[in-house]
Amino acid sequence: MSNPPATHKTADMLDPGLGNVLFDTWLVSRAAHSLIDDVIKPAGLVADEFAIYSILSRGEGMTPSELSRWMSAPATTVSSYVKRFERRGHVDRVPSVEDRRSYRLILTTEGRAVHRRAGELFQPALAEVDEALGKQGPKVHLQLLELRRVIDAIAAR
Amino acid sequence: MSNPPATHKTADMLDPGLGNVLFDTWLVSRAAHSLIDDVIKPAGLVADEFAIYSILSRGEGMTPSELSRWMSAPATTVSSYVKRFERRGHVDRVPSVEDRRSYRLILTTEGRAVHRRAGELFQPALAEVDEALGKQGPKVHLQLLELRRVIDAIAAR
DNA sequence: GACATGTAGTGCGATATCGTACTATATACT
DNA sequence: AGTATATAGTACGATATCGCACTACATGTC
Repeated sequence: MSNPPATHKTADMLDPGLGNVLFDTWLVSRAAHSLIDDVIKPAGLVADEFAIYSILSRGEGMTPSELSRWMSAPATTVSSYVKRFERRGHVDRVPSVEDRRSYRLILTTEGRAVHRRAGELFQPALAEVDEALGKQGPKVHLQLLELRRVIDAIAAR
Repeated sequence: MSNPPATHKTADMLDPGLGNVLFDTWLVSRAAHSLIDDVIKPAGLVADEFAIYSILSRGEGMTPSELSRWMSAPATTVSSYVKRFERRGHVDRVPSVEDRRSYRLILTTEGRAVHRRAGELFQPALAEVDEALGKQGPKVHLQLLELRRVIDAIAAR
């Protein structure tokens, strides 16, 4: 997704959210998504992909199921991500020993390189956000984590 | 504009869920999106649509451009939303007098009914979230608004 | 006015998302 | 053990998303 042309002529910036935490989250996320997309585009990734490459880049990677739960996406969506990333030569499947139906996703060297490049493009934008948030930053972050915990708990019924 | 010194710990710093406000937002939003989808499904709307119906239901509606900026979506995406909503008989286009290229989107009576129904399904989930957040709730909400302001300001350059 | 440039919205085509239905393996129960 | 049920992942098809290229109107400059 890319940014619509940024016009300042209206009071866009002052538009109220929908007045509730859930939808304001959604609104903020769309803006973030759009910003990230614009910034990392030269690396050839979109925001979602960048996020996925990011978790895959640490530790032992993840199984599709874990990924699915982590990002609250349907299994089929993850499945198509895997195919795409594999086609790009950015991830490998490592057969799981414990569960023969499954496998772990790990970034290839090239996948890591692409992720690093996207990260470099992303960094300045993130820094700007952090700077603008100032000392509120860490607090905002903690509240996001808390919010996610809350939502997940409710979704788990 | 301010380019912070290039770091090589990029991958470590960018992990969603590990200190990055932008991606944590994205993560929270996916969870929220998924929860809302599940809850309002019987009304025949998905979360994005519910959000759009929600702003349209207040005031004078919006033009496609305004909607595009509000939700940080490309004009073409909004265009296809409009077609969809119109096909459902949920919105009308009211030709704009000031700008003959444009029009305002207004919910029809049926659109409002569907929105109301979705809202009723949505309410309990929201209440649960609010309750779980407790007195932090309003603060979280304010932080989200602030975060959005910050991101929009950065994207607007 | 004439012209340049900017903005609102759309058609179309490529690709992404995700529900339904399915296979294969794992786990639980008797 | 044998059988039921749950879970991991996928194929496929319907629909959604969004980039590109375009038209129509608006606004600014001379």
